[in-house]
Amino acid sequence: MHVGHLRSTVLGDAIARLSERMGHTVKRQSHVGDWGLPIAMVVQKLVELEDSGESTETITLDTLNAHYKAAQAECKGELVALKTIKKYGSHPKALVECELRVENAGENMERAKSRLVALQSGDGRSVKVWQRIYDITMTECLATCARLHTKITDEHSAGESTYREELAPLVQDLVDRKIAREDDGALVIDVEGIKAPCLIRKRDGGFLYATTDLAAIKRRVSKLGGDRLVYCVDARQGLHFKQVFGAAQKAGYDKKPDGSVAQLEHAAFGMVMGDNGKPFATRSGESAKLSDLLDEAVTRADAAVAEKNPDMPVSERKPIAEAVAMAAIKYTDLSTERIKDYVFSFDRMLAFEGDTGPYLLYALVRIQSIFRKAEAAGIDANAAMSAPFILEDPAEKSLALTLLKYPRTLASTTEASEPSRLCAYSYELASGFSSFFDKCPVLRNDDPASQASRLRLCDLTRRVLSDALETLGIPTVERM
RNA sequence: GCCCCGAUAGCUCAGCUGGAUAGAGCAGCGGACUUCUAAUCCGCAGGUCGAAGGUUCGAAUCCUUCUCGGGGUGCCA
Repeated sequence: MHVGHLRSTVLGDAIARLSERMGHTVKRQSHVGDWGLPIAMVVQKLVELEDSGESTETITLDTLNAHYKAAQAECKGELVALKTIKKYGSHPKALVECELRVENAGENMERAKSRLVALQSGDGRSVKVWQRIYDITMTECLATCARLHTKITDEHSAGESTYREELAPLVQDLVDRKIAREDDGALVIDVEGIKAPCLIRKRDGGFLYATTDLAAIKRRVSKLGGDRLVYCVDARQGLHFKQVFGAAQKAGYDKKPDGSVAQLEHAAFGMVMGDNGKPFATRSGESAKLSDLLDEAVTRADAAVAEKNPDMPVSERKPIAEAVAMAAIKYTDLSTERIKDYVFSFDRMLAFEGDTGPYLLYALVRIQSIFRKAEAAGIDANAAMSAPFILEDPAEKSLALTLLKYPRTLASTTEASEPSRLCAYSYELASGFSSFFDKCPVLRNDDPASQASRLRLCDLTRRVLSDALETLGIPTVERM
């Protein structure tokens, strides 16, 4: 996984958690890209290596990555360079050399495409190599998802490959019912209101991602009983989803057995950009590994925890650093409006002060601390849980009003699939508590009625804030 | 060409179905720790809400046009 996968993972998990929190039955369907041309390129590469006598049995994630990059380079070659040269001109010798490479790349690409067709038609050797690639990458992927404190597991993944047996019958169905038509050798579906038709089968017989997405809608509605299908995918695929949703509606794949119609929604999100204004990449132009970002975050968080708590044993510090780091990264990603692009910055991602994930954690930690101190002082906090509220100080009034807004916020956040709203609410709540904490002594309070009221307010804040964080998928800590 | 999206304080961003003096964080300046965790709090300063029209009692929010930026645009995903 690279940095580009952060948003779909974090946002998608949060959107699913929101619906779960609202009491809906949620069927997560991680649409893993495990069945397209890119993976066919790697399969082809490994098959060629085997043919030349190299063993691919001992392949690791790193070597696989290298093969992937090599395959990409070989297939796409200097296509871009050639275009540039043609446009701006260059020495004839350079042009010839470049053309030669592109020619090779063209041949490599053709082989990869044939390999995709072989894979899609169930060729034994292709599938065997593919399976090895799949196992290695999915293991890494799920480990990263777990580290990111998401609920994404193996059983939630329904990758493109799981539709492999459903594509041919689906296309046949669309042809039989005359929903699809042939055009220039390919098979397309016209969608009302969109000029570009939806392409579902290539001239060479290969299927495309729209084909898979149609199969997915059909399965999700008829088999899984979905009545609201939310697609948390990059905004650049907006047209694609318009086409696929339109085609699905035309084919009636959005109709449930009981006749009701499923809602199809694209919860689009913006890109993570580099400071050059292009999609984020490392200096060498490669996509940055997500695990490297997480490691960097933990290193920084660990230093911060150590600085604030010099006496804390390492065994306690490490898990706190891990949680603080994930909270920082996830909050950054969740708190900006989905549709907007943002510029990637370590400093921004890993800021631990102000409107950040750690700030929310800190508020929670301070509340926990009050209850620990209360217990140590022999104050019965449980007795305060039914105490009447006495809201006199502006800070406690304001906090109480914020608490009351929680149900509405949760509902509107879920409805809009917009986790940033719940983030803004969480910040408002944490901020309200911080002011309250500063102005309204809880334990150092001579008035028992006021103390009981404030303890109850603390408890309520703790419950709402941890519920909000849990719903966003942000981990919490007892101390930090 | 056509389609989609964005533009709010020096920087990063909130502002949900139109509602009172447009709010935070960062950066800057000034305060607050012998006190429930200062990863905090309080104050100051900072904005013709990209531009122009329009609808409305009322517009950052809705409509139109334009400017700038980004993205997409049948045989990749």
